[in-house]
Formats: sequence, structure tokens, C-alpha cells
Amino acid sequence: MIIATFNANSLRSRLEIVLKWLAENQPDVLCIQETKVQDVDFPAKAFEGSGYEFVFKGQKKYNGVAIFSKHKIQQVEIGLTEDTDEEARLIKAVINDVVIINTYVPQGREPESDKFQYKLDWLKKLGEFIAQRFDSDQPVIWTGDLNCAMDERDVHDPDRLWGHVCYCQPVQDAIMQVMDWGFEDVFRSQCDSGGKYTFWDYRAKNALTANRGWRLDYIMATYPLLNNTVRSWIDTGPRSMTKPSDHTFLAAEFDI
DNA sequence: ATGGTGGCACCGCCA
Repeated sequence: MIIATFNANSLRSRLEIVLKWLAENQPDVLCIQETKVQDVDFPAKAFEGSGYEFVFKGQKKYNGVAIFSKHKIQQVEIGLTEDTDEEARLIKAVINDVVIINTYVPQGREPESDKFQYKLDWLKKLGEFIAQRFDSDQPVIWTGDLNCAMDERDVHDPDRLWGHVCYCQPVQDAIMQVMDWGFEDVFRSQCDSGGKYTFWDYRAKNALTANRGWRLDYIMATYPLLNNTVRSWIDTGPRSMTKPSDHTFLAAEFDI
């Protein structure tokens, strides 16, 4: 079973990239973040004939998450709470008896901002959401754009960037808190070396060519999956297209 | 280089 994740930064702008990647890589599941499209405008037609079914929750302009699957999508849940005004950052489903939790973790803006506190609170609620529903003996995946580099291997300039909302102690602690329930970082379990990034800031010149990146996207897995990992890899995708993306695809294959 | 650009929908906000 191959599970993949991709921050699209607008699904409609990245449609060709996503369709091409699905066709070429044939993952069982693809989780997408930052679809940036409200549900009535979701580009469902584009995926007709792709062999994938999908579920999604979006909102106007910001956020938005979706799950694409070759297999039947069951037990879908949207959001951390019952609040219908909640930002569209979480969608969960069960696919082939594997729980898939797809998240777009809040970025946090600046350490002093209320957005940063929202990020920490959101992660705390996510931990409760998971602990209430699942058991770490089950196959559970937590994936998506976690907006956090977990250690110095995961940023291009750890000295300068330490304290950034995506590379700082409070957020690492909050992610660790969720992981302590029973998750391991699948890519890191397969690869010890640094410089393996999934995001390059498009505002910085030559970030990609100079490999000034960040590893912000993750596939976290419970041990029943982790112990059956075949491989995990980063794929920049078809960057030659007119609208390349600043995040990569990240994938993991499990022998289940 | 403490800037920069891309995306969406609007006359700015978010990353």
C-alpha cells in the first residue's frame, strides 16, 4: 500500500501536476492540503476516469484538505470539533482498514501572534482527537503539512532559522506530544541524513536550486505499519510544468 | 538579501 501527501497550494492551479503524479505513481492514497477551493467549486470532473475516488473539505481562499483513494473511502470525519466554522484543516477516513488522518497544521505566522497560540492549541486538540478515537495498535497514518521541522537536519540553516514558527521548541514539543501516543516519522526511519526537504520558499530566490529548503511534510505511522515499511521517498513532481509547486510529494510504501 | 512571490478574491490576507 502506497500512501502519499502533497501540499498543492491551490488544487485548481496544480491540477495537471496532481493528475500526472497520480497516473504515473498510482498511489493507493494521496492526501492533499491547501486545496484553496470551497466545496461547491471542487474540481471533481477533472478526476473522472482517473481511477480515484475522493473526499474533501475546503473553504474560500485558504486551507482545504482532500483525500484521493483507489479503494473505498469509509468513516469520513471532518474537522477537530463539531464547530462548522472551523478552518478546513483536517479530514480523516478509513481506507482498507487503515486510518488516514490528513492535516494542514496552522502555520503560526509569528511566535508572538495569536495565530501561533492557535497552532499550539490546534496540535493539542489533534492529540486528543486521535487518543479519543484510535488505538496505537491499529494501523493509523497521520500525514500532511505539519508546518514543523523536527530537528536540525530538516532545515537548511538551523542556526539562523531556530525560533521560526516552523522550527522552534514549542511546536516541536507539540508535535512530539502527538507522536508520543504511538507515531513514528516514516521517512526519517528510512533515512538519517539531512538536507532532504519537502518545501522551498518561493519568495526566496533560487531556494530550490540552492536546496534552501525545509522538511515540513510528514507521514507518521503507528508500529503495525512502520514495521512493514518498504520504502519512503520524496518526489519533487513534474517541476517543468508552467506552475510548479513549492512543496514536494512525499510517499511511503507499506507491505500490508 | 530579514527581502522576496504566488494564489485567491477582493480593494488585502495568507503562506
